Order: sequence, then C-alpha cells, then structure tokens
Amino acid sequence: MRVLLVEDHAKLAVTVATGLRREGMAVDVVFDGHDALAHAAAASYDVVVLDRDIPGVHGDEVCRRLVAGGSESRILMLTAARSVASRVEGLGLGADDYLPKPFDFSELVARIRALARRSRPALPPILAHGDLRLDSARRIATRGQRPLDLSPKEFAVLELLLSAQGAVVSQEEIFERVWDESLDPFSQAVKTTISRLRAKLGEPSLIETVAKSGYRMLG
Amino acid sequence: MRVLLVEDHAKLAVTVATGLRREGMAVDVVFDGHDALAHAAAASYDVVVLDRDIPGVHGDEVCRRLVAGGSESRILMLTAARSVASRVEGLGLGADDYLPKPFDFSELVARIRALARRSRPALPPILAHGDLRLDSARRIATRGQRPLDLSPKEFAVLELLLSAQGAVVSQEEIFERVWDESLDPFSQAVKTTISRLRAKLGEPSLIETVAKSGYRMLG
DNA sequence: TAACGCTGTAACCTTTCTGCAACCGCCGCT
DNA sequence: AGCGGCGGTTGCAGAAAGGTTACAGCGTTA
Repeated sequence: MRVLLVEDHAKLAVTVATGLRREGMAVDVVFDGHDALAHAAAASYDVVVLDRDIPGVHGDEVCRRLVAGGSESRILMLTAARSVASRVEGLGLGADDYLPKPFDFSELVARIRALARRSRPALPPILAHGDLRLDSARRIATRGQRPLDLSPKEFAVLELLLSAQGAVVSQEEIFERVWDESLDPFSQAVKTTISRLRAKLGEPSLIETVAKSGYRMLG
Repeated sequence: MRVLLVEDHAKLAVTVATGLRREGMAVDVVFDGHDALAHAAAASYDVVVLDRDIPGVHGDEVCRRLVAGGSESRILMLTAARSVASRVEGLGLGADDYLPKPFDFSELVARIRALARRSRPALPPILAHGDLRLDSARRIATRGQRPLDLSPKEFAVLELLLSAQGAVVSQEEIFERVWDESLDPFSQAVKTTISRLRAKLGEPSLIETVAKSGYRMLG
C-alpha cells in the first residue's frame, strides 16, 4: 500500500512515517503543498495523508486540486482545529475522511486502512444487447450514448425481452410476467407497450415480431 | 438504524425505547418471544436487544432460532445474572454481545452502536456523491462548500440513499429502515421528508424520482 | 413560560402512467 | 380485386403517484 504523507512539522512527519512503515506501508514524505502536488501527479498513491496547514500551497487547495484533477487517491485530511466550522470546510473540499489533531496513532492507521480497502463501488449487473444497456438496480436504460426515458411497464418488458437472450417470448408470457391478474386477459396492453417501447428505442429497430408467437430481441 | 427491543417488563421497555429513540434510532418493541421472532422475520433490524427472561419462547431459544434462520441482525442479550457462566451461555447461543442487568443506559447505547457498525463494515467514514458529502459519525453534511442543516430524519434518509450508491431505493424500504412501527404504514412521511430534503439540497437536483419504484441519487 | 425546531397529517395541486378504443396498414386467401 | 385477420399506432381520459405547503402536536430550550 502506497501512502503520501504531507506534513511540514519534521518531527511529527518522521514519527508518523516510521510508524506507518512499521505497519507495512510504503510511505513517501513531503513538506509542502507544491511537492505534494508534484508527487501525487508523478506516482499513484492509495492514500494521501494531508495536513491542512502546510507551506507553499495550502492543504485545502491541494485537496481541491487533487480532486479536480481526478486523482485516484483517497485523501485523509489532518485538521488542527476541531471546531464544527473547520470540519465543514474539510468536508466541502472533497476529502474522503479527516482526523482532528492531536490524533491517536492507531486511529490514523485504522483510517488509512479503511480508505485503502474501500474499492471502487462494484458495478451492478448490467444487461446488454448490442448498443442497448439496462441497469436494473438503477433503473437506467441507454441506447448508445442516449439515455432512454422508460416508464415502469416499458422497463419491465424490455428487461424481460433482454433476459431471454434473443429467444422468442410469447405475448402471453409477457402478459403474465409483467402484469397482474387484475387486468383483462384480452387487453391490448402488451402491444401498446411494445409499440411505445419501439418508439423510444429508435432506429435501428431492436424488437422483432415473430408472427403468431411473440417478440424477440434482434441482434 | 433499526432496533428491535424484546423486553416484557413494560416500564423498562418504554424507558429504554424512549431513550434509544432520543438517540435517533427507530425502535420497535415486543414483549414476548413469539412476537420477537415474527418481527425479526418480517423486518430487517440492525440490532435485536433481547431480554433473556421473556414469556412465550425463552430468550435463549429466540436467539438460537434467529441465528439458525440466518438472520442478518446482531443480537445483544440482556441477562439478569452476571456470572461468567451465564455470559458463556449467552455467547454460546450465538449472541453477538451481552449486557448484565442492571445496566447503564449509555453503555447500552454504546454497545448497540458498536454492533451496528460491525454489521455494516463496508460503510466508509464519509459518504460522497458528487459534491455532496456526509459524515455519518458527526452528522455533518455539505454540498460543495455549503453546510447543510439537516434534521435527523432527513439525514437518515439521505444516508440511506447515498449508501445505495445510485441504486433505486423503494419508498417502502426507506420507510422500513428509517421509521419504526409506531408510524402509520400509509403515512406520507417519506414523501414529505424527501421534499424537504430536496429543498435543502438545492440545485442542481440530486434526488431523482423513479416512478412507481422509488428514489435514487443522480449522478 | 414563550419560542423554537422537528415531524407527521391533511389538503390541494401537478405530473405521469397506462389501458382503451378507434383507426391504419399489411398480407394472404378466395 | 375484395375481404378478413393480425399487428401497429395514437389521442384520450381516468387513476394513481408524487410534490408542496400550512398547520398542529410535542418535546426541548432559553
């Protein structure tokens, strides 16, 4: 695990760095904001431990630039003040965690570990078919780059068709699996919904009608 | 945080429940073992606070069945005896912690919190989503640089939405996880709270409504 | 005690969804 | 060619869902 420690008080910096190394982390130390930015740009750290009050570029500014620059590193801010106001500021800058000084060393270690462990959120399973994508958990559908604004019923029907992987799905099955019994079995709801779906999906057409049997995804 | 309190001593139950609610927890109370099992099966609690000596099904048995049933909840046993032997028994049944009566209220709160934390180890110290940040431990929320003044309920709902990482969260689930049973199930509390949250979060809008299925964080 | 903040209720308004029904067009059969 | 069946399309209206706001009860605070 790689850690960048940004701390201008030499003595504290050495103490902390040594302690972290003893915990098995690879620690680089810099003393001011400029070096911090330079190092962060040059190497990829899992966690940047950033004292707020440092020479050169102020910690807040370093934090802001790291975030703005799309850094992959997690930022743990060390704040001297413990007032609510300063906490709020810390949060607003985009840090991932913060720790008021003075802090307990074991707590610092625990927090660094927690940040490093935090992996990028696992991507939800996505149904894809050609350039069409359905994210069921988020209820988002896209065709190519274009987001599709689907109603719940439309989404459900499309989800069903996609999960059939190109096999034909009969109207009856669609009806049974998307609607409940309260609806007239001779209802035209399915064909209406398919029609609206086609309109929203756009060209080239993705839903094929198989005469007298049902529908299936093309592609 | 949702807590199920199983305690047949009415007066004590009310006192404890009130105290826990004041700490911001959603507390359901039942007085015997049967109800305890029924409730635990029906809803998902973070922590079950279980008096050992209760009518119906004995506390030990409730505990055993919860564990056997693969419950996600953490179990905190309240035991009358304070002997080491009873402690061993309690833990042997699968409880996650135990507390001998009489106990200090603040200790109960601390233990519940500790258990809840353990059940959700993945929650990062600071929940972030775009320029929105929540520090759950300190109950501070900011949007960009601006601090948000959220009420407890608003905070809880926002926390839930954030932790869903953009997935859709149904109104029902929000209701179950933020409110307790004392509230009418047809209550409009959720939509009211969402509305107030939106107003406080400001523009651009961050909470999206997904028709007939719930809400999700945008972005 | 007065003032305040939090929260649920209710009333009212707006938006969205969705089934229906009428109409259209294609195709095959007589 | 004419007809009938099947499927597609679309305007419409009722219903349901969601949003907003004022207000009241309650507990806490000054």
